[in-house]
Amino acid sequence: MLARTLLRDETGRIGQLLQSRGLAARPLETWQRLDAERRAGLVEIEDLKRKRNEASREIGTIKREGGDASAQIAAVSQSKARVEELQVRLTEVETELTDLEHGFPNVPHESVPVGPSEAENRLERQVGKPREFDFEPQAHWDLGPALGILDFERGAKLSGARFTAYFGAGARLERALINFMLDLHTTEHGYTEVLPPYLVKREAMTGTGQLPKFEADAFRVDSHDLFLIPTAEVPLTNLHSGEILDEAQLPLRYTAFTPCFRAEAGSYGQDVRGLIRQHQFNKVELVQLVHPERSFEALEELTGQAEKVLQLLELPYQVMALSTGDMGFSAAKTYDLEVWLPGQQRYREISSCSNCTDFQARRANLRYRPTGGGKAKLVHSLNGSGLAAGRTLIAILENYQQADGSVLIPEALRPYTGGLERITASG
RNA sequence: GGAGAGAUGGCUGAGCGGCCGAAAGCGACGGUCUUGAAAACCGUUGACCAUUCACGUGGUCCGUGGGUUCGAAUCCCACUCUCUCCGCCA
Repeated sequence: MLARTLLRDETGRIGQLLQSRGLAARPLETWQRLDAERRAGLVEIEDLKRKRNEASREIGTIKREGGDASAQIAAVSQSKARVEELQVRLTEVETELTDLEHGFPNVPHESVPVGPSEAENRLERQVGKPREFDFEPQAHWDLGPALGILDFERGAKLSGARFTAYFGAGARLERALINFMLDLHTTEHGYTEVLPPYLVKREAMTGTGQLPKFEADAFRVDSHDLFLIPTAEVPLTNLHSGEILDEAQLPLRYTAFTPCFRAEAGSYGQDVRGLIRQHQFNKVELVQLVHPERSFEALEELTGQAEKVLQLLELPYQVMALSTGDMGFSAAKTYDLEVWLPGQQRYREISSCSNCTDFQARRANLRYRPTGGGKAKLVHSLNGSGLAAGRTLIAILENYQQADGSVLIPEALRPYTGGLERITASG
């Protein structure tokens, strides 16, 4: 959500910026009209309430002194209907305003490339060289089943398309990746490990921006009106909602491994093969709550921490600054990390790191008290994948595959695989 | 799932339908004292919204949502959450 003062005072500039993110001009015009109506209505109703409060106090005084206040009571009763009428309209206007505001995306930072689609994304850097193969590298959807570690058919038998069962060294490798990432972020990068709930309330989903606009993308547990988290960003960012933190506590850095659940509505036919786009996948998430003046610095830092995982695993990747049209709803700026997949001869997203500035903080009511007192201020929230475990497993299979169909385990991971150095079909 | 108790400011905890945005204590902050600190003493200390150039003024908020009343933290209803006991259970 954006600040009302911002929308009010800089309507033109904000309108242009939001249009670069695909928002039409109409809702903003409606917003302006409703905002003016709300404020005019407030002035009127508050004046009536003031008079009513004064009269009520007077009645109290008269009664305490044993007098007859029936005339005053009758007078106040009369203005009651008018107050109620105004109140009803005002509540309607308030609801319409917040509904509109919930539909406005965050304002992009000035450094974000402007454009309607991913074609305008800007390449920031490439790290590592794609390996030269002296054979035709296979895609993971061939490698995985051939090695007996990924079973797409049985996953589908249990749960339908976009669900996969891992077996043996595959399951082990994914678990190793998760532990490797968590250890890195907690011991080297200063994050506190959290094991959050995987089912959250509507309120939490609204706090981070998944609701109300993107409800179709989520899995909901109907019987309890809870949502399966689409990312640990939701529980981690909402951890301190409604609280006022001390400035000295900032920055807060949280990391969590969780499964993530996504309905993937509207992505039929995309990435149907393999492990790229699943309804359920594992991810280690990084979340920071920081001082507002430090958030863009923190984004560079957080992105670097996600990159560190790829560097240690010696996987070639590139960093993209997403364009205004390609960024997520809550983000003011986003870097995507894209890992090289030899089986597909292309870079694929493996992490997305965003500075959400005060957008989520305003929705979730995440504030801090400046040292030395003063008004509570909104923190800035950041999140990034560090990394998506399933896609990292894919990258390892494809980048570390050998001519004989086996797959080497990266050095950095071997402490986590119980001595396993190579995955072979024989197990 | 059944029975009961409760939800008040950063925390603990008072609160007769009007004089309650709310006692008191703790904490925090500022000051006096001190070489410095502690102790003691004095003072300050909620959020949001509207309005004003500003000082300020007004409105709303005592778990949430309704209701009764001229007037609700206080009365009524529903819901949510917490605690205790019982049942079930990894």
